[in-house]
Amino acid sequence: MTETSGTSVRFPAPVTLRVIAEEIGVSVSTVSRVLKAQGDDATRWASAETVARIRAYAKSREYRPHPHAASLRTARSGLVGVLVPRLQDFVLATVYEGVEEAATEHGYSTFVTNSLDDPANKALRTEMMLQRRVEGIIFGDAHHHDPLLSAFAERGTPFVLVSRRSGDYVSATCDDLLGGALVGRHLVEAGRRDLAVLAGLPFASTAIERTSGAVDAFTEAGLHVAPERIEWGPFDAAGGRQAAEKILSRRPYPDAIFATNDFAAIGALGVLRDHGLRVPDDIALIGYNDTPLAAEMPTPLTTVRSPMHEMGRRGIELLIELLGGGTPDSERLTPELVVRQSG
Amino acid sequence: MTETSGTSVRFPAPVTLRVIAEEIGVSVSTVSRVLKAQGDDATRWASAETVARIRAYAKSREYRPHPHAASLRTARSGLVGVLVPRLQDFVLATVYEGVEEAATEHGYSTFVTNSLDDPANKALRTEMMLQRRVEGIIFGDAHHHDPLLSAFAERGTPFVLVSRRSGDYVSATCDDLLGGALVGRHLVEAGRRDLAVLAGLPFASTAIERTSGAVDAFTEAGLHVAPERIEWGPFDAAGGRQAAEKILSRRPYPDAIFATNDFAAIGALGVLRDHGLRVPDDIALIGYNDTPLAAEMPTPLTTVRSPMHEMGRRGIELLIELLGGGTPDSERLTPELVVRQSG
DNA sequence: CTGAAAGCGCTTACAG
DNA sequence: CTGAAAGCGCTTACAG
Repeated sequence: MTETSGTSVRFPAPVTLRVIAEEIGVSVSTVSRVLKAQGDDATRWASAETVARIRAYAKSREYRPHPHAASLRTARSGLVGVLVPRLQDFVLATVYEGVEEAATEHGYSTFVTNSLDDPANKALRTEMMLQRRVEGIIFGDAHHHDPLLSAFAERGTPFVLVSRRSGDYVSATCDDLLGGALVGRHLVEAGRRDLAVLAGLPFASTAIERTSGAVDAFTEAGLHVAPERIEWGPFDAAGGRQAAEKILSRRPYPDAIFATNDFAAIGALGVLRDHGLRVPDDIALIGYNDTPLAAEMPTPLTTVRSPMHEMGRRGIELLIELLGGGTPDSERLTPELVVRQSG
Repeated sequence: MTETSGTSVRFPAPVTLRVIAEEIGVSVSTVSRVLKAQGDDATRWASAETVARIRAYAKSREYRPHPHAASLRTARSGLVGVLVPRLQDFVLATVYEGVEEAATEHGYSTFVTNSLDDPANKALRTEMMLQRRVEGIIFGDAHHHDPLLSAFAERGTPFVLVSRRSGDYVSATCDDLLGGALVGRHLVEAGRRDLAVLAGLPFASTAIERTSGAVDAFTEAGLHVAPERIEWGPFDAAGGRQAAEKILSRRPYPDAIFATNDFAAIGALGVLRDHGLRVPDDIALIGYNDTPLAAEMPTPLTTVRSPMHEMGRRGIELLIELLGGGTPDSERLTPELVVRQSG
């Protein structure tokens, strides 16, 4: 009872052009033309008075064009497909929020789905997006060498990569080489000499470039990073824990650990504690992405802020350029080091 | 070059019924009927040989019905809208994964969007889903008293609530009262006498019921929980930190803190450490949801496992029952206490 | 300027 | 059993 009282929002049933046309006494064509013209432009299609009546009635009945009817007629669905490794991953969820936000602003709707980084599943999900008649696709799950992507490119449907780059395909990513370098330089300046890296997924450009950036910074400082100091694995807390355990199974211990992902860093934190190692006194620990949790950890995490949301937005904008026949350049957004307590 | 070699996946352009009909030499009607019949049923519409030829050709050209054309004709879009407070929230992202998974299995596609728990935005997003002609909606963002929901109910579009309950609307949720009780009883048995609760959002049934469940368990044990021991706030690390700071600004300290969300618990962890308080020796800390991070914390978190993914799946199944004219009962899934080190 | 008509790709009641 | 036809709600070239 209190539930229904005081309600001002209503959700009326949809009206069609024909209903409006009959009500006003003009043809469906005229209503269609008037309603999609903006401002005074509409008077090209009807008298000012008729325009006003059509608009008023459409508004009162909350007319909205049926997207499927328009889609069928114009061969433009207004749909974009988005594939991410997994929406549970905060990073990808944030990228997707940017995608969805910008898509909506541009009049597009998006379908998202998890590919789980599995080739068979990726092919299946891509196929499914195509069945739904998306005009283009945003891939957040590209692999470094990705046969699926080249097969898809042959099909001609426009697509943009976000988060992870691959080959020369159009992408909106973070400059992860720079991000890694920021970490590497910061550690060197802080006097660290022996770096270990919890590198992440070996087929992801993010993992590869963040790792290279940091390792190169050490190399430039005359410090060698041995191959066994690099552990590849999943971008999550469990993956970080496992990689850290491997690193700490060997002596001597490194004096710095770079996890290419905040969650991996959090997983490593527990391992360090279990080994009686203090952060940053014994070992510095640095993450990546500046996830909200980074600042809230018992030992606040030094990390690299990456423009996740913006990457999603730019991804859609690039795709829309592509859909309009343009040939946009890839975008590499700038990361920023956020120094806190852990390293 | 290596990118394109060895590719076995192809993404061919869509074919229409008319193309198939012309190729085989039968009418579009026949092709339509044959293709949507399963097994031998198809021979009701054409000779076994024709059926075989149609199917073979459709398969070779990877025929897929155009969903918009079918939608227009049948007035069934096969679309479901999903509103969540925020996809960045691991819990809702997981619920959504369940929704999407089950929807796909049942031949439905889903649109998700963030409502941010803001009434104006909720109305706007709901409206947008309706414009997209969804057949039903899954709300993951219901408020305890929700005028929007009652307004929406009047419109007649079927909907199901997930994660948060409201009134008597059909929902798939976790039995949060039980979940809270499990926490309360466990703490009482462990000898804790003075409970504080980081309660979460005051308009969310999840927050309300988890809190009640725990407080009632204390009350039943003859232990009083004073109103100032309950702090409401956001379900994230920053919210948990703030609420914990308020709790610890008063003396005496409680000997147990229940955060109705793992992320809030993680935020509280830092505050406890800053106050020089040991977990669980000085204060027990318990979270909720059994997020992957809970097990990976430096002090592994005791928490309540809630069937997030399953809630999403059941939500879609209930919605599909509703769409079929059924009158399903709400579902309350069972939570489970996971005892680790923090409490 | 404005309406009638065609057609996007389907499905399905209606005739033969 | 099978085809022709109508029609879902739009948009847009084509006539008047």
